Amino acid sequence: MDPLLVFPDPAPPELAQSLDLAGHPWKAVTNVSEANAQEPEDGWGGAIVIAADDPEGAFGICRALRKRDVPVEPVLVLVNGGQLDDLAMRDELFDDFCLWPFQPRELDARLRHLFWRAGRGAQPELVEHGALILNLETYQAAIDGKPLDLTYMEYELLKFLASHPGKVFTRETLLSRVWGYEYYGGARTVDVHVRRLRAKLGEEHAGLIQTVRSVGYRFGQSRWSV
Amino acid sequence: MDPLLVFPDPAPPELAQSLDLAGHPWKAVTNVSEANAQEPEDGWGGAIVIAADDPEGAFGICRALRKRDVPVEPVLVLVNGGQLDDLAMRDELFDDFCLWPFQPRELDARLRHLFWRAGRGAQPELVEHGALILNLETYQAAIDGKPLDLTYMEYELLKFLASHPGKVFTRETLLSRVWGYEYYGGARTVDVHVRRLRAKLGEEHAGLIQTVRSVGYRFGQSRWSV
DNA sequence: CCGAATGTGAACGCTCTGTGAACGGGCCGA
DNA sequence: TCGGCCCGTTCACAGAGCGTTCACATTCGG
Repeated sequence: MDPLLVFPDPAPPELAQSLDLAGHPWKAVTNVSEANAQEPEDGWGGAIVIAADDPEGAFGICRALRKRDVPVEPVLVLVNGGQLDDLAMRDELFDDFCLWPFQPRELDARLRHLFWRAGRGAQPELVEHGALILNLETYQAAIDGKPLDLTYMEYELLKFLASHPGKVFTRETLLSRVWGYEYYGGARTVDVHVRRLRAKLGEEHAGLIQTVRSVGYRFGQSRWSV
Repeated sequence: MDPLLVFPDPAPPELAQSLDLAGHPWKAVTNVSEANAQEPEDGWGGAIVIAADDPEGAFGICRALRKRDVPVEPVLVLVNGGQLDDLAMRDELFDDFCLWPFQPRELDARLRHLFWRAGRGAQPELVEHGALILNLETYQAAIDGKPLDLTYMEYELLKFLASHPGKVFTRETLLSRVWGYEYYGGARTVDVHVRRLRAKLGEEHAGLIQTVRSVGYRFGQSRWSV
């Protein structure tokens, strides 16, 4: 986890303690140039800026963090009650704010929610398994970064299998879960689709779909074998 | 401004007063079905959900609001201190939270920031995607700098698709989101509009709208990153 | 070594989509 | 008020994609 940028330096003890308790690495700075100088290799993991004592310096920092080529996100500002109205003109400078003095648990909850937003909030729904990636929003699949041109049923079958790695499904189960409950076709249909999937996955990854003789098919490695 | 959805009904007097003072229209509901029944024509402008007294009902409402075809945003939940930790497993259900009891100015500031955030995403008067530019203010479209002469529905459809590049939409979804909720026409209507759009986009860019067989249509290439 | 289960290739036929055309309602100018 | 035009919608048809099936080859287990 990348360390958080904290302003000002030294950080108030209650903030330092709160961050340490929650397990957030952090580093305090006194100004913009120091923030740039102290920046970790992977960049800041976010910023906590206390505006209560030095609003000018605080929002100056925020502005600088936002203007960078790779903006620092998320930015959380700590303000006192009298500054709440001042936030109106500075919406673009922060992602969330918290009243100062703060309750450690509230700060914690806000940080967690911010990280969630930054991470999984905007991410498309994906089914991943090793080199295979299925994008459920765009109905596209790729393996080793190379896009797979799958038909509808192939995609649906692969999606189902990849969503339950290691589990064995009988042909009947697959027919009912992928094709639909009241499906009245032959079970060999599954075989053909598996064959085409294996072909499209390429020789290298054809083994991703394993045959379990007399039972059905399984995606990915078994938990017992190598 | 679209009215805010408030849960529960009746709304606590301090919340009602706070919203009225800030000039937010609002309407309180007791459950999900009432929220749907009472929904304004243009949809809810957001939601304020008090989880302090009835967490189950509150987060149930949140979940329902998020699962809709057109999610209600933003969602702000009011929690008491003891519920802060419960938020961890419900990140996807809300956009921001505020401690209950609340300071009117803090609630105000949070609402304003939420609206600012929401407006920022939907407000840019330009929708751009590669060579395609849609000017939402003047209802004009251009590709490669050359103006496109689009009819109303063509424009609306293209706007919607281009606003969600890469995502696949079924014909039914497009009908409900572009044409309107209670549209009762045939799904093939979408096909014809797509055909005309492709024709007007020109042979060079006709591929911008892709057919996903057995599913629907997709605009542009998928985004694998971010 | 035999039978069952699975892989393989090919062909059939249905479903989905593209396409051209016509219908009809609404709007605007005459 | 009437007539024509624009445009959204619907329909019919044709082509292609693709799911399904079948026959045959191959493999696996007993």
